[in-house]
Formats: sequence, structure tokens, C-alpha cells
Amino acid sequence: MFNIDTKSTNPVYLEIANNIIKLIINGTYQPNDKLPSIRYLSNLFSINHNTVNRAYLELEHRGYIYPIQGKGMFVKENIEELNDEEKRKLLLSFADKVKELAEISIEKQEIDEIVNKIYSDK
Amino acid sequence: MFNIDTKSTNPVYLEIANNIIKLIINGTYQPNDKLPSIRYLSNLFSINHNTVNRAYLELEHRGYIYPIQGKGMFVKENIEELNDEEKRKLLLSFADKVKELAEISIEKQEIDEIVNKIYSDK
Amino acid sequence: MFNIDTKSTNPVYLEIANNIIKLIINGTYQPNDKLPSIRYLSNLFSINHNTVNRAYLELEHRGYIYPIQGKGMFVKENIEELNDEEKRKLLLSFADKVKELAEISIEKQEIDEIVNKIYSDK
Amino acid sequence: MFNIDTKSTNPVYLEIANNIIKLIINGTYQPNDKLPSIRYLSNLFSINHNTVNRAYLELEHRGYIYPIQGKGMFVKENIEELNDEEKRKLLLSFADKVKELAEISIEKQEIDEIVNKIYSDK
DNA sequence: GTGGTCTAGACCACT
DNA sequence: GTGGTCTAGACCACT
Repeated sequence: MFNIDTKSTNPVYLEIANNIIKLIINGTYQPNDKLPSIRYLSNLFSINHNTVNRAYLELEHRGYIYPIQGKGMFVKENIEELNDEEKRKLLLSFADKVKELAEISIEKQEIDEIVNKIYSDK
Repeated sequence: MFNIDTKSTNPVYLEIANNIIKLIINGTYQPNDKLPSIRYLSNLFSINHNTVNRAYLELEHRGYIYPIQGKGMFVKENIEELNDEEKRKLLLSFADKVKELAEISIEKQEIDEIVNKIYSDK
Repeated sequence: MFNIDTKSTNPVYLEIANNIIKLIINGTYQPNDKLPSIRYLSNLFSINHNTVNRAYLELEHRGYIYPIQGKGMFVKENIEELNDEEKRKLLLSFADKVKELAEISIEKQEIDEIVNKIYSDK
Repeated sequence: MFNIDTKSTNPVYLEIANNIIKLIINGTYQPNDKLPSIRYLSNLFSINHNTVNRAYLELEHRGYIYPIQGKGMFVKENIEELNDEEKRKLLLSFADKVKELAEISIEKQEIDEIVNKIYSDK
């Protein structure tokens, strides 16, 4: 379910935050659902709990989650707008990626094949 | 020609290095061509010369370029294999991006539209 | 243990890198051992931390070591091939040195005495 | 006759200077012999004439050669002491090289073979 | 003018 | 405390 790329130059806390946003967008975590505990995720990824904490702080700042003292972090309600904004960002970033490929003369056909393969595997 | 994304979490030196690799792959810089000088690029991007130097050091380590003392940095010959490897990496990273979009239920149609738009603009 | 020759025309960062390679080859540092921290070595040699960092960057590029964020630099596994390659280089460089001496008419006997002395002192 | 290692981290002007010293020590250039012209060597090594000039300046400073205005550079007389000093330095540097090899557990036998080979080829 | 190396100092991410 | 990145500034070797 989680998919943290440690080879990325993204800071680990951002990798985690972005991952959780995707799980919220695709409905894995619904409004008012409890998110995994800091301890659980820090064990899962073999990283320090402060790093997971920082990821949750980031999500709280961005308006995705809220804490309940002593209980954990929970998904906020009415985040459709945030989700749409996030999708828009991901599509823009996708478009940049496609432009990159076009600039180095990758054929459109090669791109279509990759996209078709992924969507037919679903 | 250059396209440095300062909003990226990539270190600036990697943004520069990756940018130059793309310009080598698409043939803007041919084998034995002289690359822009460290001082020129540091002025162009308003960054410290050591950062550009680090980018060129990275490209040298990866086998893309070589220095001539007092003359500048030049593109190596016989880098077809490096270029292919780099293209392969970019396509893999593209596939990951598409998988991300599929996981958050972006419709294939939306993706196809973006790709079509970019390739028809070319 | 460390033996940095500041009189050498080698850049300081290479002196450090080469020194550490020798300590890896002779087994002082084993795979997955933690290397001295950048700050420790920069204090030890009274040089700037960036210079030690550059030495470690060099070793990382050459495939000898890897970093763990917040923990330090560690010796890689499966570096036998690298070690053999490095030994080969040192023996080639040694052969060049001997040729130099032969060319200026140093007697073989003088060379043998030096070699014998060093190996009997071990 | 000349043997300039451009891969060395030695500055090129020092490589040239050291090379000429060896040619003086082994008698290729005798006292009062004229050394090759700056123009000749800069063509031979495909380098700028200033670099050769710098090498000759170095040799002049070290007491090996003297200039005659409009005629060129010549080997000094009575440089036996300098030659001995230089030989001593080369032997010390050779001894360091051997110590290096001993420290990385190169067998004495391997060293002896290299030395024997080079001296029997002479 | 061009790259190579180094210092002093700063701030960030992660432990 | 540990590595990673960056700035500002300096001096060197080579053209």
C-alpha cells in the first residue's frame, strides 16, 4: 500500500506525506478515518519517529488531517477541493514529464504503449 | 534552452546536470562540443560557481563530459550507451508517474489528451 | 593510521580518499563498517569539512562507500573487484616508479635493499 | 624520450620539469648542453608555451639550468650534488611506495618479480 | 577566461 | 551529531 522511494531526492518526510495524500485521494483513507500511528509507520519504514511526525505536521499544515490528543491523526472532512488541487498538480507534473520525453525525441507511440499497458493491467 | 526548476526538491546541481544530459541526448550538444563555462552558467542562473562546478563534476563522474585545462568542459564521444540508459531511466520514471495517476483514479482519457496535446504542439 | 601527505601535489581530498581506500583494502575497514565522520576527520586534519566531504563523495562515486542519512558513511559490500582493480593500479604505478629508477641508472641492488628492509621490518 | 603523464595530478609544468631532471641525471643532457626550445616542447606536448616556460623557470630556480639571452636554456655545470639530492628524493619516494604496497598486503615476491622483470629488460 | 581546489560559514534532513 | 547542499570569496594551473 505504501510506496516510499528512498532513492528519490525528495526528503523522506515529503515522500511519506505525498504517499498518504494519494491514499486519501483514492479513498483508502476516508474522512474521519484514523491514520496509522507514528510508531507503526516508523517501524514499517525503519526510520526515526521524528521523520514520520514531520510528515504528519506537513499534512496538518496543508489541511488534510487533524490530531486528537492521545488518539492519533485523522482525515479531515470536506477536502474535495484539496484533492482536486492535488490532482491538478499531479497532472501538471505529468505534463512536464511528457514534455521532457518529447524533447529527447521519445516517440509518442512508445508513450502510448506504456500508458495502455498500465491501464489494461488495472 | 535551459530549464532549471528551482521549485523542485532536487538539489540545484542535479537539476543542472539532468538538464544538460537532456541537451546531450537530444543532440543540442554533440560529442566534443564545448559546454557553457561554469562562470557563464553561474551568472545565467544567479547561483554560486561551485554549484555549477558540482553539476559538471557529476556529469564527469557519470562519463558524459571531460575537462580540458584552461579551455572548458566538452562532451565525450561514444556515449550512445549512456544515452540509452538515461532514456530507459526516464521512461521507467514516466511509468511510475502513470501508475500514480492510475492509482488515484485519473481516467485514461485525461492522460491521453495531455499526451496528444503535447505531441501535436511539437 | 591515517597518513595524509600534505607535501604531495595531490589535492588533499584525493590524499584522503586514497588513504581510506588503502585502509579498506587492508581490512582496517570491513564491509558495513562505519567510517570516521566528516567532522571528526576535518578536525583531525585541521581542514575544512567540505574537503573531507569531497573525499567521501569521490569514494561514493567510485563505489566504495554509501551514506546513511543522519548516521554516517559506511563501507559497501562486494568490493573485492574494486579492491583488485585498485591493487592492480598501485602495482602499475609501482612498476612506473621502478622504470624511472632504472632510467637514471639506480642499481638493482639498491632497490632490492630498500624492498628487503621494508619487508623485514614488517 | 619524454614521458609526460597528463593523467597525473601533478601540474603539467612539474611533470615536464621532473622529466628533464631525469634526462639530466641519466646523462642525456650534459653540462652546457642546450635544452629543447620552449616552442619545440610546447608543440611536442600540444600545450601552451607559458607552461613550458614555467617548467624551465622551475629548473632555473632549482639550480639545474641557466638561460642565455636569445640562445636558449643550458644545463649548468657542477650539478652532481643536485643530482644526488634528486636521486635521494626519488629513492625515498620509492620507499614510500613500497611501504604502501606492504601495508595492503602485497607479497614481497610480487614486488621482486616486477623489479626483476624491469631490470632484465634493460 | 577557463576549470580545480580550498576555506569559512550557513541551513536543512534525519538520528 | 551526522551527511547534503549552497554561498561568498580566494588562489592556482593553463590558455
